[in-house]
Amino acid sequence: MEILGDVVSNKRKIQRGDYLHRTGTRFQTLFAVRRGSLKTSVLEEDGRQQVTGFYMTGELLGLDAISTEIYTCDAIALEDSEVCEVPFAKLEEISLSIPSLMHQFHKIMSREIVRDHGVMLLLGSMKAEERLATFLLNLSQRFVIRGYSASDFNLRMTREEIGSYLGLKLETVSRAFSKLQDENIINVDNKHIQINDMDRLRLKMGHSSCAA
Amino acid sequence: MEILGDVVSNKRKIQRGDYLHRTGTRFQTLFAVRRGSLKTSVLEEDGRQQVTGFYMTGELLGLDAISTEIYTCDAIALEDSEVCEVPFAKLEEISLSIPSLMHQFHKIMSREIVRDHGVMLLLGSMKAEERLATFLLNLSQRFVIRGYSASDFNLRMTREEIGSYLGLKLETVSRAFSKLQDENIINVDNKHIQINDMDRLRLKMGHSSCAA
DNA sequence: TAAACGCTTTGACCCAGGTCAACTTAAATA
DNA sequence: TATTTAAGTTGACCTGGGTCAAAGCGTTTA
Repeated sequence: MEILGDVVSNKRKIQRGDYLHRTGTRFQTLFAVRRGSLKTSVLEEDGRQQVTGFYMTGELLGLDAISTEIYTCDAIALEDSEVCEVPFAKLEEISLSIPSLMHQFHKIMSREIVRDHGVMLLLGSMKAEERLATFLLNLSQRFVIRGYSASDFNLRMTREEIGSYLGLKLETVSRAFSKLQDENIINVDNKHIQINDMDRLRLKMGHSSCAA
Repeated sequence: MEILGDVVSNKRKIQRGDYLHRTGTRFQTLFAVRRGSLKTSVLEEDGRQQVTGFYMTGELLGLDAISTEIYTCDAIALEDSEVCEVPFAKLEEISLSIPSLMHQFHKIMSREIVRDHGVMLLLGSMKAEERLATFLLNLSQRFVIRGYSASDFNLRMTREEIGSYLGLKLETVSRAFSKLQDENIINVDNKHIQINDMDRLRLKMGHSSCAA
C-alpha cells in the first residue's frame, strides 16, 4: 500500500454522502482511502440494495471494475473523506518494472477475495447475533491496525447499512445491539460502541447453540 | 485462459471426492480446470461448512491463497476431473515480459471478486426460490459457454452442497426444486434438470413479491 | 439378489427474524 | 429556539425456512 501511494498520487476530497463512483461508469482508476471511510453497494433493478463493503484508511476500492472496465457498484462516502486516485493502466505499466509492486497488488486482490469468502460464510451460515459479533470484531481489528482503540469507537454507518451488509433488517440489528448490551458484552450509545468483554464477544461469533 | 494453459502445464488427474488442495497447506500453484468440476468450501472450528464456489472447465482455483500463501479453503472434485497446475511464481515471472498475460490475469481475479459480490447479494437479500432460480440460470449460462445445452443438464453436486452454497438447508432446496417443477418452469429428475421456461425462471430471480 | 448406504422428497411442527407500527432521540434547517 | 427530518429502539404479530422424522429411490457392496 505505501508503495502504491508513492507511485501515483492525485488526491481527491469527497464529502459525506457523495459518490466516489457510480455503477456503470467507465473504469480507469482505483482509489486508495487516505482519510475517512466509504461504503460500496450494488443496486438491483427491483430496487433492492446490498452493501458489499466498508472501506477505511489504506484500503483499496475499484478492484471489481477491472474485469469489465466498468464500475460494478456505487461507492459513497460515509463521512468527509479523501482518496488517492490510482490510474490502473499506469499501475500495470509500472508493475512491469517493479515485480514486488505487482506481487503486492496480487496479494491485495487476493485478500479481497478471502474477505468476500468470509462474508459469504457469515451470510450463509450465521445467526443475527453471530453476524453482528463478527462484524464488530472485524471493525475493532481494523481500528487497532490504524492505531485506534480496539474497544471504543464510533460507527460511521447507520443500522440500515450494517443490516444490508449483514443480510439483516435494521430492526434486527438494533435488537442484536441491545441484546449484547443487556448481556454486558458491549455498551451502545447510538453510534458510539464500547466493547467490555472481548472474549465473550468472540464466543458469540462461534456458536449460538452452545447456550452462551 | 488459453494463454495461461500454454504458458505452464503440468496436468494432474483427480478422482471424484478427492482433495485437490486442503485448507492450511502451503500455496504454490493455481489450478485451471481442464475437465470435470470441483467445489471449494471453508470449514469453521465448530464444524460449520460453507461451499464457496463450484468450478468447471476453464475456471481457475486458488486465487484466495495468494494473499497468505496458504490455501484458505478445501477444493474437492465433484466428479473425476483433470486440472492443470499453474505455478504462481512462474506466472508472475512470465507476466513481467508478457503484459497482456498480466492484464488478463488481473481481469480473472477481478471477475472472481464480482462473482463473490453477486453471491453476497444473493445470500443477503434473496428468498429461497429466487436463490435457486439464480443458481440454475448461472449454471445454464456456464454450460452454454462451454457448448452444452442451456436447458438440459446434469447437476454434479448434491442438494446439500447447493444448499450450503445458497445458504439454505437441503430440504429447502428440494422443496424449491419441487415448487419450480409444479409451476412447470423446470423438470427435475434427481440430478437431471430441464428448463422449460427460461423467461419465467428469470422472473423468479427478480421479485418474489410480485405474485408470479 | 439382497443388504446397506447415501441421496432425495415430503409432511408436521416451530422459531428466528421479518414486518408493521408507535415512540424516542439526535441532527439538520430555518 | 423551534421545526422538521432522519436515525434508532421497542413491542406485537406473522411467516419463511429450519428442524425432525419417515419414507422412497438409486447405487454400491457382499
